[in-house]
Amino acid sequence: MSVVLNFKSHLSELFAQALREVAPDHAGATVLIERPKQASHGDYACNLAMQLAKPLRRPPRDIAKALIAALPESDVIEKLEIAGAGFINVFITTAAKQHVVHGVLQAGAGYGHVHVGGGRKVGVEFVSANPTGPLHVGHGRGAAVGDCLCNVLHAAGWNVTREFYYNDAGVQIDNLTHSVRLRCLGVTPDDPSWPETGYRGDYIADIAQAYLAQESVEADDQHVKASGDVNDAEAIRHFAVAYLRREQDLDLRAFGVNFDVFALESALYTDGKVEETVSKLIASGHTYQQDDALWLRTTDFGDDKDRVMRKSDGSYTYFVPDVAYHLDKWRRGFTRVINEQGADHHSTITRVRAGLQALDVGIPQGWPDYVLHQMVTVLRNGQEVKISKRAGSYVTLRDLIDEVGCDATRYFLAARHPDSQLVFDIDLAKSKSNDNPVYYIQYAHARISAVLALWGGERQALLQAEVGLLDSEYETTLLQKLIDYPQVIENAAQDLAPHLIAFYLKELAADLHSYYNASRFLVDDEGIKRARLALVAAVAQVIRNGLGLLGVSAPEKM
RNA sequence: GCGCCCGUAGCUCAGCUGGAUAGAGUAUUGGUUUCCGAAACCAAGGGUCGUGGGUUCGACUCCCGCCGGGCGCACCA
Repeated sequence: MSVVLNFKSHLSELFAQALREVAPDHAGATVLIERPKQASHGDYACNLAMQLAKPLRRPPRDIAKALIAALPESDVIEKLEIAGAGFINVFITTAAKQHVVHGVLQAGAGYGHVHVGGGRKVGVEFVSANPTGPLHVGHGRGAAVGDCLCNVLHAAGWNVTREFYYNDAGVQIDNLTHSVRLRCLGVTPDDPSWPETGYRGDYIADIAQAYLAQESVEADDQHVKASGDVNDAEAIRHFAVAYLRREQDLDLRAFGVNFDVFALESALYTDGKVEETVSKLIASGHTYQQDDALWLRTTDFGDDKDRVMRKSDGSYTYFVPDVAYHLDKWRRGFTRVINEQGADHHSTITRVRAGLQALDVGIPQGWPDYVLHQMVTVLRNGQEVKISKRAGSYVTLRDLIDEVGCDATRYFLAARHPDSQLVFDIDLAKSKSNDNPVYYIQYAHARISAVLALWGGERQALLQAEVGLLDSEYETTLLQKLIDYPQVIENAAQDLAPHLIAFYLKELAADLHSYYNASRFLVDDEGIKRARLALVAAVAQVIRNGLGLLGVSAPEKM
């Protein structure tokens, strides 16, 4: 007999079979197997009987009885109970659960991986900060959520490409160029002549200084040497963009985030992709000329007003290259694309999707997917740190990494549902104490590592452990938690909700700590010792795997 | 005014395609170390799930109204 570890899908099949027998006319009903909150309700529960009560016009408990009678035999089932209004509670044998220990130890880093993605391609675009300044906390959240999402999707069987798109053309870059040039000329933001749209941060002065010193910069495979010519706006633009991209890239690397593709807006122009998109849109018949501008009738596709494509000065609005960029993604074979952005860019969604629909090239409605994260407020000493972009003062990602460390920063930024606003408490993230969940999880891993080190045996030996000896309440709780892990990955991938990983790990760590405090592992009985060590080694493995998804380290000592 | 997101314990937040007595951390209070790491554990208190309706066997979850907070509503991105 093959070892069953995915009890949920196993039970789902069994109940589907019973359903076909009991109610053949309703064989299409969804068989929902869930984990009850309360242990007394069993390990899994099925609500099928209650769902069928109405269509079958029979009392749910009657149907439950019939379903149980028709349920195929399975040696993982300890017992079945009818409870409440008609729930069928399933208790799994401890013996069946114990297999998970070897399952984890054998699969190692691969434990928890599922194949729902089926190897399909998915392009995930995230951060995509414009090269007009350093990355701030908001970008940090995008980086943490996006990267973790990529890890989760990969673990769920998707073929993931990480992509970063940046605007190196357009009005904001002109403002950047102009700001740097003014700084080169010795004008400061305090000067009355400093333009309203100018960038005021000190980093502008750094760029100006580097430019005048004719420094060289490497960024995104580009090598840019500053000419130092204050009157060469094109040279300044090139240099400033490369300089800031390099800074951002250093921050991202320090944050453990790496991209497969960097896409430049300017390339969409030089490749002719923007022009091609415009021609296609005009040919589609969804455009019109008005007030010296070219408009796209996005209202044909659900937008609340039409949008300008080509401004009266002849240049394009940002959304045209955006559409061109997404057309390019589509052509590169990404039948699935997920864009992770700040919620402040929410308004682009309808526009981009409308543009893609107008192209009429077979892109499905609602493509691409979006994950929007809400704003981040930073707390220091219990006080909100005000962010003023105009004054050029804000909490940079670099500040956070330097001050609270990469692990805690990533954890805090990824551990919340993207939809909810996030309060980043610097003091809490920094605290190396019991109120910091990052260390709580890492500590569980370090504790296990310490025990295994003290034992000093070969890890291989644990593969032969008699897991049948693991039957205390603490142990079965941990076994079930380990069994749950692949389902957590599946849910996180399904809902595009990486924070679920963080919550799962906190629970797993809590169960481990309880077990640890209540038990001894290095006992005289060799069999019991090995069994327990095998269990905690498996827990450590899953903590490592989960923290890996979050991009957080799993230290052996701390 | 319109659109999107949020409102759950004092604070920070979970709550899986509607499921059984709503959870965790923190804070507060009281316990636990001759023993593998106490950055830990155990226990107690703390809630009309913003609010009013609706849908049904069943609603924190779905629908509508209202209240409150955030974000967006450019020929900026």
